Amino acid sequence: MELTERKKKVLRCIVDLYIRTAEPVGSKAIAQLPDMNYSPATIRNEMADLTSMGYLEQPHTSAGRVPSAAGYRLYVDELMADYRLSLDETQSINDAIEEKMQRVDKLMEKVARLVSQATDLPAISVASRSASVTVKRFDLIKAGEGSIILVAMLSTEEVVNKLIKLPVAIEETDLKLLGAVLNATMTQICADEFTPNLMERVMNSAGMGASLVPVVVEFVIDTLRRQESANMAVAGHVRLLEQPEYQSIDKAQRVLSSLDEGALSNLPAVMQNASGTKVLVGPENITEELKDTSVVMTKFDIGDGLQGMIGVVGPTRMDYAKVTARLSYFAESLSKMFNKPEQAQLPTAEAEE
Amino acid sequence: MELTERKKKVLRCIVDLYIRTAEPVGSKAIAQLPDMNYSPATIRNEMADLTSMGYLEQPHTSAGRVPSAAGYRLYVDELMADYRLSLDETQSINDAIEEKMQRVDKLMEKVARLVSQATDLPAISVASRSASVTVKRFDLIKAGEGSIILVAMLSTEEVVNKLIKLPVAIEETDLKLLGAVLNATMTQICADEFTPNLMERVMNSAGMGASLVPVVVEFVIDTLRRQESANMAVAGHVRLLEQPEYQSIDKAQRVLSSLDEGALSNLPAVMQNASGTKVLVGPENITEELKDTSVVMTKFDIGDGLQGMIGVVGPTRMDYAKVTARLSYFAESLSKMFNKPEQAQLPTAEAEE
DNA sequence: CTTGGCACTCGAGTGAGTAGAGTGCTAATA
DNA sequence: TATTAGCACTCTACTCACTCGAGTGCCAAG
Repeated sequence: MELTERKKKVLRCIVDLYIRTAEPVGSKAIAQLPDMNYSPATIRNEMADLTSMGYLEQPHTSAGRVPSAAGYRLYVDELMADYRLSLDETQSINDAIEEKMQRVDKLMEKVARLVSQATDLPAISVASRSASVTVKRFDLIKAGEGSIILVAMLSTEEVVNKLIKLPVAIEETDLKLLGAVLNATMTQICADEFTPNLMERVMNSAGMGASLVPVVVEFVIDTLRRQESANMAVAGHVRLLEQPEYQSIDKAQRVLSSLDEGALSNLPAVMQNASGTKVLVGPENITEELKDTSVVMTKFDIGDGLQGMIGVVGPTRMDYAKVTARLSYFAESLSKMFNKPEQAQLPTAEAEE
Repeated sequence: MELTERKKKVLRCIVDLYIRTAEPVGSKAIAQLPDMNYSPATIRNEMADLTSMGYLEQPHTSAGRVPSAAGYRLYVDELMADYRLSLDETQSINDAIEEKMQRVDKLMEKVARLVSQATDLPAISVASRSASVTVKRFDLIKAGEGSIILVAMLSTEEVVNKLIKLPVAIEETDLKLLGAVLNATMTQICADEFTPNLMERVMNSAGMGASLVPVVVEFVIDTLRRQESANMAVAGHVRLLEQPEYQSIDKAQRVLSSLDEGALSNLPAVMQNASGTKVLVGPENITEELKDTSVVMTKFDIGDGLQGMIGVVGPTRMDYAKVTARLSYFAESLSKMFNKPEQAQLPTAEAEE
């Protein structure tokens, strides 16, 4: 059977209406829509066709129709109208970002929270690094009697440090030597390249400072690894409960706990090579527990070799047009904010973390 | 009316049973308990008394009794049996702590998560500083052409840093001067004491480095404030849904969102001067939304002038004995862990945050 | 003081009956 | 040929009356 224009139109109206009402949609309701110039009977025929084609489902004989996963897929890909953000909406998104991003304490947590607020759905926010990180330069500062401070500037322009308690006193000259050796041998090297072999060589040439080398190396590897690992946050779980499909505790609990247990942690991988905004409808989600939910996600640019991703989780019946629009706009605003020159300090401020 | 021993015993049994079953308790059920040598009728009389004394409540005429807030209070303060942790329980708590605390990335988040796991309830974990923080010493490192790194060692032995981009070039000698001035004037000073007055004086004596002073001051104040502010995490919200009292979405949603919005943020204040384990029963909670829940919390010691607090939230009908025991043990284990010498690096590692 | 007995209350669960929304099919219509 | 009106049919959600049983309070006997 062929998918005529009219069939598409009917499908679109059904999905639109179902998104609004969360109730199965009947032929009468569709026929009554302003620009639908057909009788309920005609619509019924179309609906029967759409059902047999797999785009609609019927909870039971005398109920209206509900979109199937395939129906949503088609809707998302072809049918849905562009949602234009109102000035109010863009304004409030921008305000939220401006206001909240002053302190970059828990960046991803905050982004997730904001996205969740903007969409009224649980949200995820991830930052991951696209390239590997290395140390650009080491400094050693003598701090009081028995301790020194190791300062390392990373390839990302971030600066990290560690206070090292000395087991034995160390001379200023030895410290200088150690510093020179570190800078000569252990810069421009990523975490995986710190072999035992290298470490031995460094220790041999470090003189009195040799005993410090293992501590330094451990710290550096740990730091680089941490810098490279994805930083992820989920916020606003509770908003799922606002959706009529989660009025049954069982369902809600199953989904919420799977969110809590990090069911979303494989999303970044999905997004890796994609661009723009991506929608996963129901069964397309990898996790079993999220079979009845959809995910919308998009990338943004943090700058400094950091790649950001934000996404939301909701019932398959969610307002894809609106959510997609808000999410995209959000991503855009975030990208802008992170790359505004006067905000260049932000990623740096992260160095404290 | 007097609260006889037998009345207490009856009350204790009712609370115990209600905690187990979450169903109103009838006189028959109590009379059938092994060491209760009275008939249902007698128990009924006692229950009537306890009800008129305000320790019990009756959902409706023909239902059993349920403890009132006052009843729980009495139970917690006097009646409940000590809960002895089994070897299994202590073991698994210790294992969890050992295993998870290797990397101290998001300390409070992890603690909260663990506590929540150990108690099957939503948990909160807070770290707050008991004394105010000051800078102990400044260092300035020239990093490449146009930037310097400011390193500040705090009174807490933690080290923080910031990369500062220079608007104009600065000579090595000027940098030395600036460093000296900073160390002379801005150490041993807590966040509130950075007056505009002081800043002006510093700028006057800083020579070429004067333009950097505002940046430095802003960073320092921000850092000190951040160090002093409490660091808090809540985990395991979802576990509330496991409790029969939150089978109604409305209730669950109200409580969960208030948790999400930080309803617990005033708990640390409550705990400030208290010691040991504290229980807040129902209406004793300050927040309106938590009227029907109880909170159990206790302190632990992070060392380094840091004060920790862990707590859980649950229905007023919760197993106070068990929760209290596990929480106390948890706090004890955490204190031990944080103050073990070979783990002394942990709080230092936090310096990176 | 304790206990057995008894009438009473009230919620939870059951089952029949009804209203109404929606369908599929057929025959009439443009 | 495509559309529509009409109609019988299906199925759920809701209401209402009814019963069952757990639990109570009170009284009188032990």
